[in-house]
Amino acid sequence: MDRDMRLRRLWETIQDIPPGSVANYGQIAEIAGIPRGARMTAYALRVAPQELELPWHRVIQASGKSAFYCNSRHFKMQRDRLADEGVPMINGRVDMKQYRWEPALDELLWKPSDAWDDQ
DNA sequence: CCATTGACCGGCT
DNA sequence: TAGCCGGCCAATG
Repeated sequence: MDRDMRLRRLWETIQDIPPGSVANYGQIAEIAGIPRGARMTAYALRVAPQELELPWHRVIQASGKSAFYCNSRHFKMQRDRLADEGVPMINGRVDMKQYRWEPALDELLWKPSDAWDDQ
């Protein structure tokens, strides 16, 4: 499993996050078949081609906070887009108990089978 | 090679 | 709750 494969899996997983939900970096990596790959998810987002139009605003830290500084343009865009989808940020954080993405079993099963190799 | 960096995480004060 | 800290791991210098 090379770098391009990992990036494709991560991008694909991010595309799967439905509106109205959020996912954290480690969760995305795990679903993509990359345990302990939270920082890889961050890298994948940073280098993602613009034309993929990933729903990057649905990716936040496990704590429920945005990864961006609260005065940055990115942060405000993320907060606004989440609000549009019905996901409120109270005091700069999303309630993960309520809004964390819980992929259904069938959503996981159509992933490439070797996503489960290292288990 | 070795060091630093980063859209991270979990445990522990 | 808020930091601090060590661990993590590919990329970058």
